[in-house]
Amino acid sequence: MLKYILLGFLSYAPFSGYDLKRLIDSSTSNFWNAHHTQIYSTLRRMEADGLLTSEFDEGENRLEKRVYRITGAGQADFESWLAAPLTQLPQSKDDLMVRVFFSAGRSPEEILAELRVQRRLHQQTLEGYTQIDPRHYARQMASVAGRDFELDAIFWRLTLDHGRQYEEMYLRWLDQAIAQVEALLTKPSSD
Amino acid sequence: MLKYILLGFLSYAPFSGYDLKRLIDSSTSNFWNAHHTQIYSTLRRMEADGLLTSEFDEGENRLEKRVYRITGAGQADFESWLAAPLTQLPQSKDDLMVRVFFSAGRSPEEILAELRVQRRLHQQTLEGYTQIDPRHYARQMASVAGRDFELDAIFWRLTLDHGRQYEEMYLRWLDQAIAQVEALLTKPSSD
DNA sequence: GCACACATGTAAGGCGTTACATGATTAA
DNA sequence: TTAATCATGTAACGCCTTACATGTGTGC
Repeated sequence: MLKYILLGFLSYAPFSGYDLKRLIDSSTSNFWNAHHTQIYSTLRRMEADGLLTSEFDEGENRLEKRVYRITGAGQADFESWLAAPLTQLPQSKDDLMVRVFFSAGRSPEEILAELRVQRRLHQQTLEGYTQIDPRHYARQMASVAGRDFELDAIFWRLTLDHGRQYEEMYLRWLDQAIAQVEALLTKPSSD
Repeated sequence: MLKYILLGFLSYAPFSGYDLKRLIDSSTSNFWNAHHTQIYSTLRRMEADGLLTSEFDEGENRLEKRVYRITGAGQADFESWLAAPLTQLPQSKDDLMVRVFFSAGRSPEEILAELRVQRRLHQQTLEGYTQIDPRHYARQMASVAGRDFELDAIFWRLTLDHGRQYEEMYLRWLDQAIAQVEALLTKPSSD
């Protein structure tokens, strides 16, 4: 999947691994993230597979900068991936739910502490989302890629909305969960 | 993480790999799933690490059935994992969001078809959840494990609630996304 | 006789994280 | 001179999926 994210950004314009890491951090990290080590090694493999070419940026090079460019084969690969719709639900994983599922043996205080930490983290994530404007990214990308990104911004906004709604849902659930575990404090069922 | 799910169930009672696969399918698959191949190989590794012991069920054996039992070391490992609270957000991945993010070059019809398939799948998942009763599982587990699972059922219910609310959120988002992509049909912006 | 559920595995390979490693530029 | 940011990598290891593989028991 990371492969297609990289192809997607490189279909806009050539970028270095470092650029791509920052693009991912600031726009797709919401629903897909990757460490720089994975990005660099994936780019190398994609180049070996003929999907990309790379060259060191000679223009204004104070630092070594390997810039990747998508090939015809890469463009074709990306488009055929986009053309094949998902027909299954992507299955999600959630560490916290595993821990809650097996929490009957824990003390309510301990569980509450963990839930409240998660609540704060989700609150912070949600607040971070309110400061993101996809049209801002669209203007930036337009200046780099030399074309209009108005339509793209509509889809970027949709994924951002999804992230926001996910965090809002999660916060509501955490509040319910906290309330129920607090209720265990007052009536310890097996005491 | 699979390791701790297996330890969690085996802390209730001894089970075979096949049993554990069914338990996971019917109760944690919502937030964590695994193929039988991964379950079998993980169990073997855990046995090698001294967390489990196994023996073939000799009692009523028509079929070969390797039953795993948690050891003291396994119990200790599980408890120390539970005692170390999460301090980060588990990062989620969503294939559909990646596809939506890069959908500006696709035809609205194609995108709509994909979103509608996903809508149906999420609707089915949500309907499936309404037929699950954690207390039913609690009674089943009580008869196998020989203790009460009333408190456990409260936490199982919480994870089920989370799954339900996630699906409801996703359906709302899909409806919004479908509406916005439908709007692109009437006013094709770059035509 | 056939299909389906029960039951357990091996092997290959890609995905993803963590630790380790290096070195330049910029601003306080 | 010290810290932060820029910039790129290797190696080890575990996680996870997919394909391949085998055999029994039960019900129609």
